[in-house]
Amino acid sequence: MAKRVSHRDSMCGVARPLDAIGDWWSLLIVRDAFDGLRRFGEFQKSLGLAKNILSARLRNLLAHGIMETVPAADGSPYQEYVLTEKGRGLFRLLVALRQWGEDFFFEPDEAHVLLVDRKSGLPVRRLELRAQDGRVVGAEDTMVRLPSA
Amino acid sequence: MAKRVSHRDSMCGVARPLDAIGDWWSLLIVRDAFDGLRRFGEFQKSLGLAKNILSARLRNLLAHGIMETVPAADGSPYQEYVLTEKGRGLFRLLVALRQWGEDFFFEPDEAHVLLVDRKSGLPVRRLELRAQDGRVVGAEDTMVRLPSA
DNA sequence: TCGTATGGTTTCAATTTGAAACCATCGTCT
DNA sequence: AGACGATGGTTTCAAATTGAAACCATACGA
Repeated sequence: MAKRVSHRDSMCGVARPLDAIGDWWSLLIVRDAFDGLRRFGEFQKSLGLAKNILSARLRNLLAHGIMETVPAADGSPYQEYVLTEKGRGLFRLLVALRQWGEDFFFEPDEAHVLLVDRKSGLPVRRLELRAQDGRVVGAEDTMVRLPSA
Repeated sequence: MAKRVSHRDSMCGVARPLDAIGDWWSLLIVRDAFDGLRRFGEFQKSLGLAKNILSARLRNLLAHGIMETVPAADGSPYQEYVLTEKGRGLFRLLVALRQWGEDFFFEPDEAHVLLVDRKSGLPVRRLELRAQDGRVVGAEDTMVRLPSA
């Protein structure tokens, strides 16, 4: 499962997470988990992927501490898969992915699901990246800086 | 390259983008492009991946309109690969990935590159998702709603 | 006790990946 | 002109991954 590390011996801040969730299915499983799915069968039905693959992906998510198994919930003798704190940390990544999809993968008039604020029922705003002083910044306004400097 | 569609005939707002950039390398190429890399050889050296794979990934990024080739820049007879508007739209997704990585993939004292505001030189804030009324909202505060409702 | 629902593992063919070798074009040096 | 290196790929082929289907195991209810 662990892909080869990049030619540098230490993986950068983007590559390292990709090793954990860098495949098609894992993120979809996490998204379904955010939507409340918990059971092996639920994930399989929702995603329509082969059971062996789902099994492998869940194992990988468990190994990376993104999900964990909990013994039961409704009394059934099975275990359930739930997001850990680390897994819940993927929320904004999923939102970013969804918003990018809305921007570029749907026709303007094409219907698609909306992420809405529970309290108001209104759609959420776009994700915003701000500088310390509160300015919204984009790619042009930022750069990466090496550790020590 | 096009993976099988989920069991539903129409891919959801998260799955559709994943079809375009849902593999390990593509996002790393895009990240390098944000860092100013443009040439085939630069990407290959930076990422250390096989040339045939890089070739296939670039072709895929071009096909999805995430990158495009431009004839030249410094007069050399080669083409260069640059991000399109759609590609630049991935900025916040990369930031989300990076911030998640910082949160969970590095020891607290482990050095890592920082994304800083060019103007001030200070690290940027965390990505924020807000409701219409300006409240910062998390996963618990949101839900997805079907198109028409 | 038989059937069924759930949650997997095993098997095996097909696809994808990736390392290495090869090829093509351009510019330069002699 | 001819040799040569740099750049940007494609081809080849073995190894790893994927995925569909079959199989297995356990719990439960009729």
